Amino acid sequence: MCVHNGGMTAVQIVESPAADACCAPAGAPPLCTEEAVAKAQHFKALADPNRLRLLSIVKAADGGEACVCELTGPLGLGQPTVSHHLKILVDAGLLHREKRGIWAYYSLVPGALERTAEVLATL
Amino acid sequence: MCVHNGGMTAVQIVESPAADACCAPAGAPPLCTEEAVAKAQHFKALADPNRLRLLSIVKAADGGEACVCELTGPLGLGQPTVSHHLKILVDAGLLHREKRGIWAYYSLVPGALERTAEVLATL
DNA sequence: TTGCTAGATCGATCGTCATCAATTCAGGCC
DNA sequence: GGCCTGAATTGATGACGATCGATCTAGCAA
Repeated sequence: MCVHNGGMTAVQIVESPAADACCAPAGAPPLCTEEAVAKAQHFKALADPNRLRLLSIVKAADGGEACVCELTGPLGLGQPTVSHHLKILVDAGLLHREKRGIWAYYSLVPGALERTAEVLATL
Repeated sequence: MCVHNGGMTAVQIVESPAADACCAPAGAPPLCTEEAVAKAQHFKALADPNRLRLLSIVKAADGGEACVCELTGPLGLGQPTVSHHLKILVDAGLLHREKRGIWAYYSLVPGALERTAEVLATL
């Protein structure tokens, strides 16, 4: 057995019991399961090279926005695939989608990247 | 065809030609493929709930370090799985591994999370 | 030496994800 | 109305990743 465990055996088992309300009963600093899943979902959106490039291109685009037709080229991916990635970024709250006429314009959600960065600090 | 493209057709095709040296010939601000892959790899390490909890637990642990036996319990995972996740975090430069006697102690690499956070700002 | 324990590695399995071709939807134009 | 174009959705496929049981390695103690 472990030598340490300075009196925190209470935190030991926080798992299968089907999503126990939520965490932090009092002296439990570490992330609970639900929090961790939510935050991981956020990072999953950033865990793909093509999605990072999408964010980068949109950020650098003229007017801070770009339509899908401007994005398929640089990425070398098919239109459905790019649309798929854009949806993931929108669902993650990182991109904003605005349809004007035939075109769909994507732009960075202000402060979204900064907020994600803060998650790392408050782990 | 697209109406926009304010004179940046040069950036259009940067894809299949088998990893062209590297990016940014001059006026190409967006992430190149290689950069994107490297940065995505970083976020991949954070894109798992259990790894986030590992970081959280290690950070909150007494002395800022924890051995594997302290980590399998809270996560409800087998020892090989925890070891696997820890290796990924070490390879990503987020955790430091120190073997003392029988035990392996893991601690946060100072400034690693902050550096990852900065990547978001410099997309 | 033998035995024991903490941890890493290996192999297999199962689920998730990235990608594409085909289709569908929606907004302009004739 | 019918047609064209930009974009989203669907279905299938191949690759990657999380997990586990079994095995292997490294320290420590009889």
